[in-house]
Amino acid sequence: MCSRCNYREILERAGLEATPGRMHVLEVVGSHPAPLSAAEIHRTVNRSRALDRVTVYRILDRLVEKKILQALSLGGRGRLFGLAPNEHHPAHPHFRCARCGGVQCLPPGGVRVDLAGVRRVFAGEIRRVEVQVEGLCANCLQRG
Amino acid sequence: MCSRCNYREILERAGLEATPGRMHVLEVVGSHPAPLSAAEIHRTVNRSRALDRVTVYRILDRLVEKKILQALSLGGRGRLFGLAPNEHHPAHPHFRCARCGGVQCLPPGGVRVDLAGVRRVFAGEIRRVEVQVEGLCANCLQRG
DNA sequence: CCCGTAATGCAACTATGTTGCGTTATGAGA
DNA sequence: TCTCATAACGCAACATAGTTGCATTACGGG
Ligand SMILES: [Mn+2]
Ligand SMILES: [Mn+2]
Ligand SMILES: [Zn+2]
Ligand SMILES: [Zn+2]
Repeated sequence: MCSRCNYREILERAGLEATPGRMHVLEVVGSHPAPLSAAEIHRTVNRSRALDRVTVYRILDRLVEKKILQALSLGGRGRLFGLAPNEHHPAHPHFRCARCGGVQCLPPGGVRVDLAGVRRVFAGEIRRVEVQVEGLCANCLQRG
Repeated sequence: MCSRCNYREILERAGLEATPGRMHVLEVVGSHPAPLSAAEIHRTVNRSRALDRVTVYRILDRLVEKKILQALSLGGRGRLFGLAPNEHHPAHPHFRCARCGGVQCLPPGGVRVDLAGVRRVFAGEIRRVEVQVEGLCANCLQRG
């Protein structure tokens, strides 16, 4: 669990009851160094407490809706969930290994994106920019 | 169909037979202004010619493997397929509307990404960087 | 024309996510 | 403390996206 995050407070400030299920999901996601799939979250939570698969999905949807979590589509079959950027956790790009599929968080501030050229010609409203990096992780690089 | 692309030649240079199915899939993807889902590609191809869903998936996998197409994970439920960047088609970011889910290709060169900060600390090999922009499209912006 | 190989079709299956609906837990107010 | 409306939850069924196994067909080099 992230020591700087009070999950109960986060939930209540978002107007959500701090139910055991939500607390548990949030702790699992917040304590993991990389974003997790719904299946991984479900498995992990259920090692200490029974919580239905559908309930996990509904909790995740709710937390994403309240911008407590963010969902990432990184090329695997489904979405991955991680803490959304906030005062303690700056936005950062994500890396996916083309060989083993492993996902890593890259350091924040390591990437600078200049969207000026897009804003000049794009008529819509830009809200969020995600940078995804693909390649070979250190492990797979060694093994050829 | 992109007038600058000779799809038969592209396939043969990649060591792939230029079968009718592959030609057709490639023409459908290449002639569309935005990336398409496998289902949309299947539907479109089948308006003029019977081609099994599984075959479409296998063709897409093969074309992505040969870097003729690229697959994008833009937050919808599945992947979208478009022409991979090549001499005629520079890489460009993609936009997804948070309200209607519509996807648009943004102009190339409109975005500059500086990865120096990542390269300094990341031990793996970086092969590709994808920039995804989310927001409201011009249409949805008008309608509130 | 013959044959090995690659491509295709089809059915079944897996993984991921969603919906409907009945049950249970919670908390605000009487 | 009791009541009740609401929100959370569980479970079965369903939906969508993608994969696998295996038989059949098409193709191209001898
Ligand atoms: Mn992250
Ligand atoms: Mn594009
Ligand atoms: Zn790897
Ligand atoms: Zn829109």
